[in-house]
Amino acid sequence: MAAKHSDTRGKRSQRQYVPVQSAQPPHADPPLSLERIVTTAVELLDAEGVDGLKMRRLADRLGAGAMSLYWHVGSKEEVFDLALDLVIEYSGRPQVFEPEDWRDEAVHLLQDWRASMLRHPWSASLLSRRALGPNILNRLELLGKILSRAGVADADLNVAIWSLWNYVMGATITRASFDLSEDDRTAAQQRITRLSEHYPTIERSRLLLDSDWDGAFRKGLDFLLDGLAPGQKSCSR
Amino acid sequence: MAAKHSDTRGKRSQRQYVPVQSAQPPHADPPLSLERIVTTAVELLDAEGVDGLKMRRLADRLGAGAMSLYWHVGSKEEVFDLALDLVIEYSGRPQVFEPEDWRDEAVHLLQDWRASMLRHPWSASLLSRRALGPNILNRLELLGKILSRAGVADADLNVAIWSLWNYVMGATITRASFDLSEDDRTAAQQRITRLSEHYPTIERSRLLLDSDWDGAFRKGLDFLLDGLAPGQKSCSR
DNA sequence: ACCTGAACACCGTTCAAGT
DNA sequence: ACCTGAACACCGTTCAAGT
Repeated sequence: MAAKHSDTRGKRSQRQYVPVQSAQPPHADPPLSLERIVTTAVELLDAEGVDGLKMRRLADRLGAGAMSLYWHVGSKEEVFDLALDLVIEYSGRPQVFEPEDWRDEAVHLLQDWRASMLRHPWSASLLSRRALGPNILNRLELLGKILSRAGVADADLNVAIWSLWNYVMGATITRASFDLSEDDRTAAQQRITRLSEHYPTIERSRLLLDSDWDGAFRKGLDFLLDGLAPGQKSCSR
Repeated sequence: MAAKHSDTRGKRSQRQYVPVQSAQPPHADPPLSLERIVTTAVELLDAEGVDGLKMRRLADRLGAGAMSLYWHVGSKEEVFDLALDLVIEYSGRPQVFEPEDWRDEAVHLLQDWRASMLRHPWSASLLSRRALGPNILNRLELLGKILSRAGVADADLNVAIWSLWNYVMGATITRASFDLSEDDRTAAQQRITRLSEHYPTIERSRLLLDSDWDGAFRKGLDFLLDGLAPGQKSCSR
């Protein structure tokens, strides 16, 4: 296979990569570490999808013996959890906001959340494994802060946070799964057309073809924010 | 293992079940059929979760040889797809609505959608396999009809349908994954408390403990509907 | 402390037959 | 047409060692 083999951390080392096919270069690989394992797992997942991540393959990429991973990791599940959390890291935004900027901030956080996951489409399908890694918690904390500052009462905070989380996760999963296959989508829409007596409405609306995912995401998000946060720009219509 | 072995279809047959351990009762099981396979798959999934569905086990439950399934089914993936669609079947509601009932109808359809999936928690984690079975399409069609009747312009229909779908799916997945484990939730919240300097907001709001999932779902749904559909009850605040 | 290969248990699926 | 067992390829993980 030997797919990307991208070099993990900048550098793009000039040295070596003389095509010595025979054995692995005996000195090259840095020592195994949790960080290297997770980074490489993300690469492998990006390249081959959820089903492509196998412990042996991962070890191969790391230039390590097949079973070496288990000293660092415990189980494959754990690799999944760590990879998911890694992908969700958030650097925040430059902290130059006025108090009324809360809405922009919220939108930015949530759009970035979705975008980060869409860059790694496998991440959406791992969500159901509930794993609250530090990066996910960090995003939730930030979201809570923003909403709180926006005037959402403590009693309403959980509802607001979960509503937004739910919406973002749903949008991400849907987008990730329906976008994998342009062809499949066309095929599905054709199937619907063939059965248009049963599904006249979604046939007419070309539901599977004419979906502006990003636009739809943004619009629904605005409606939620209108409802969840008091005053300001509510009832925009 | 021999877990439940519930008897598939009502009846709870009085006859037989003399403990003949030796061989399978030679006459008992009805012939294999796609319907029986899928129904039994759902039972097995309910009992053992996604990872519990193995082809051999499924065949066992059906009193069939391990490989007999493959004449009817093609692959395990297909079993998943069919099981997911089965669970989403919708009988609609008694058709006694006035034109202005659209909102109740929409809420009912969507709440029932979520409830149906929560009755089979594994279904949420299968969603990312994009499979538009007839029952899912049927729900989408109905939703489209309701919204259309409510006055949503054709041009806005896809946005409305997808926003609602996204929200419902996200809520379902979240609920399904976070509800599996009361204990885990408490443990997670404790972990957060331990790190309360990092996560003061979600610690204060007891995000993982005090979530009224059903209430939050309903509230967010209302906000979306307020925004998506013109007039009527908009700006309820 | 860190890594390893051999071996085990298990699982989806192919295949060549059976009726 | 429908079902079957043997067999294959593969994969996560245990274990007893190696350094």
